Amino acid sequence: MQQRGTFQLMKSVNKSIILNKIRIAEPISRAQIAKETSLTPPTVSSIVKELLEEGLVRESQLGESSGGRKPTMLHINSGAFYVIGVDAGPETVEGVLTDLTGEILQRAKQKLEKPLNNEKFIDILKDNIRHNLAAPGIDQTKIIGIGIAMHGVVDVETGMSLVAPNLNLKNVPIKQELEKEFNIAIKVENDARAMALGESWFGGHGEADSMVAVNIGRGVGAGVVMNGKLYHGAQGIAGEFGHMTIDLNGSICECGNPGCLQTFVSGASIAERARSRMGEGAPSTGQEVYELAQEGHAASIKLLQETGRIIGIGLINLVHLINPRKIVLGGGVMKSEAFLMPAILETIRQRALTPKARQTSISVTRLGEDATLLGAVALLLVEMFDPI
Amino acid sequence: MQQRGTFQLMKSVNKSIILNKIRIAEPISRAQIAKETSLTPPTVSSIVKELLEEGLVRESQLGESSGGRKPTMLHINSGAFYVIGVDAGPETVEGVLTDLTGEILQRAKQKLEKPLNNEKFIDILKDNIRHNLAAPGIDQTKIIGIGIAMHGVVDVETGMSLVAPNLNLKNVPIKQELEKEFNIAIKVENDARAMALGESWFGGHGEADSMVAVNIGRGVGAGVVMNGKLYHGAQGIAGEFGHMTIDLNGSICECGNPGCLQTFVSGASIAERARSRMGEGAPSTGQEVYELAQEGHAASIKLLQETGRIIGIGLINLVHLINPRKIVLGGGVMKSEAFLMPAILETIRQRALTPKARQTSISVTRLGEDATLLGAVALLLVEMFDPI
DNA sequence: ATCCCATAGATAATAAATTAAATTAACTAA
DNA sequence: TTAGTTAATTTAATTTATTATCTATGGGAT
Repeated sequence: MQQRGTFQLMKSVNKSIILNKIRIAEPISRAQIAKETSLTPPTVSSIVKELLEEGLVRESQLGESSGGRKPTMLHINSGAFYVIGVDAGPETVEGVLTDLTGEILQRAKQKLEKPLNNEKFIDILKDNIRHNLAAPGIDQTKIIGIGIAMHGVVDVETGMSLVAPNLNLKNVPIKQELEKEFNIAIKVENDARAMALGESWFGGHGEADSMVAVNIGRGVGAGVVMNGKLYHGAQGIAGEFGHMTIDLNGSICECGNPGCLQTFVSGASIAERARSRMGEGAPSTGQEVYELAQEGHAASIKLLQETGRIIGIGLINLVHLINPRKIVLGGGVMKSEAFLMPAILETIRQRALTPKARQTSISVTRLGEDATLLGAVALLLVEMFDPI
Repeated sequence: MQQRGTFQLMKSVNKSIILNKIRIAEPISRAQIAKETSLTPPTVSSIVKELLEEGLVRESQLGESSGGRKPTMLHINSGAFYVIGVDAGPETVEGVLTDLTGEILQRAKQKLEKPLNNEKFIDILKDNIRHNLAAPGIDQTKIIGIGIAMHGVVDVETGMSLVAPNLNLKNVPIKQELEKEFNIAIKVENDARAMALGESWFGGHGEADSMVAVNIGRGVGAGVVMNGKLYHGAQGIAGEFGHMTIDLNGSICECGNPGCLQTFVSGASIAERARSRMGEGAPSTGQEVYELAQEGHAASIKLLQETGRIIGIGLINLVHLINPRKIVLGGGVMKSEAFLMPAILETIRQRALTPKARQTSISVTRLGEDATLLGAVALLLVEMFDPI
């Protein structure tokens, strides 16, 4: 049954409003919070008092007065708690320890030597996490949980990795194993979705009500964030952007269907098209295509521009269906941003059905590789900051 | 700023939970409501008391006892208020007067004689509405508002029809004009979206958390319903399903882009493909293709099956992106349900990325033409039943 | 029939949390 | 030094759900 109206609801709604206000607008005074949220000053004071007691928020020296008492500024108490985030990609496992503001305090990275099996993989995860758990100068009891951004298909409820194609693994009970080992909160999510959450929380997008982050690299994935939370859909598969059919007669994708967006714009697909067009001496990876383009190689530049056009077509489908306020692009392929973006933006401009559709903000992530790691961290922060 | 935690919030959340419970599960007793919503009996009693006083709910004779006092059953008091819904389509204006349960009490229908202009169109709307306002035996003061399902692009905020291609009208200030004339609440919405809402409220889908309704007829439109409310997206254009690119090299759509879904599956597109394939004596409308197929005409059957396959491809894109619990199909083209559905379902089965994706329920509307009209009605009911 | 128990619903007292109004605190300007 | 302004807290009033208790009513066992 749905969330009913109780005093706890009322309070936790307000608490979360205030906490998020502080997170997004710090430093900020109580009075300012009251103004901007239209909560009354006593409500703000009493909730802030609790937040101070819980250690989630701290006060700092007074701010500037504009003809009256100086305001006491409030901040997220970044050192009150810590979170571990792990990005388990197709080739490496990378982990970070961060504070509550997403500041990275320590990193750990390992290669995934193949062939793997479930036990080996879990062991590598554990090693990685142990390193960050034992960070010098950090009180272990202050670490509130571990978020895992896992490549492949994930069941969020059970925290199980169902299929991880590039690792050649199936049904890895990540959450179960890690909970047993570390006895701490564990969240597991698909990596593209985690990236979306990371972007939404730490990408400097303010309080955007809806955002889609698209990762274009080895594959193409997307995550949909609404009101600061991941949207999963009824069966938890929303955002499978890479396998959107955009060409009825396109070539067959690894998923078995013809004409998926991914068959045009993933790194491997770009390389493949280069091969089929340029023949002998063609670049053999997306990276090489990019390097050639940078050197002014006309065919490579054209290839990337075409790729941008097709990404644009995929995005306009997204705009017309989901109509998010922002779309953020990331992943290896987006390193060719300089060649892709003009074509992407032009395609969207051309194809938008209405002038309003053109208002969707399209940008490239400024977080780079860390978006996914920070997203893994945000999996825990969401619970802390938005406990409804 | 976002909805904050207040006493009104707490109460209206509970009121709406109870009212909707009664709407969906009537007849139902107070005790049963308490059980199913996990609200306490006194809370239920006190809110039900208010609803009885407001006339929104009525009691009926006692239900069956199972070893104790007989329960008093509660119902929506259908005759307490009335709503007018209008479907302003490309060729006709049809209006209904309904009670709170969507029971249609009276209808009015007019042809739209072309050429039209804004004044003529508004006059026809007014005439239509006047007829239903003056329904015999209905207390006019009990009519709470008028919902308009308008063909074309609508600005929901201002209640303005921005573009109505098949009527050749632009910038018709529907809400403004009707409010001036009738001095009553007016809601204006795009017709495909209204249909989605109607389907969600009156299609017998229970409390589906998310639903997409797709109208395939002259054009192809869709509406997305989440938690009983229409999802508009950031710029109010979410659900533009018909103009999803599914074929990079497809023919040019009326919107100017190549390969829109609509260019394959709208009524006119089906007829056009018939013409290009069957040559002399080909059916000239989608309707004729259907009639031929019914008579066993092989080429027509094949054409419809192919159309079904392409609809299926469009839908699987929808499933992978939005992942709604249900998809409901309607519109003129779906009259060929018998030939389309097997191909649609088979395509979805084939192309679904995961077994879960196959769990999306796909069905054809049972409301027929009335889905849009009832959706127009529901535009008002949403406010009454879900006032948050 | 009568007693006991179970279920439905109502009432009264209590608790949680917000809001409004008043108060205290602390600063700027002139 | 005083007036005016902004910040924050305190107190009382208000709203609404909850807990506990009670009344109403019916079925089944004896």
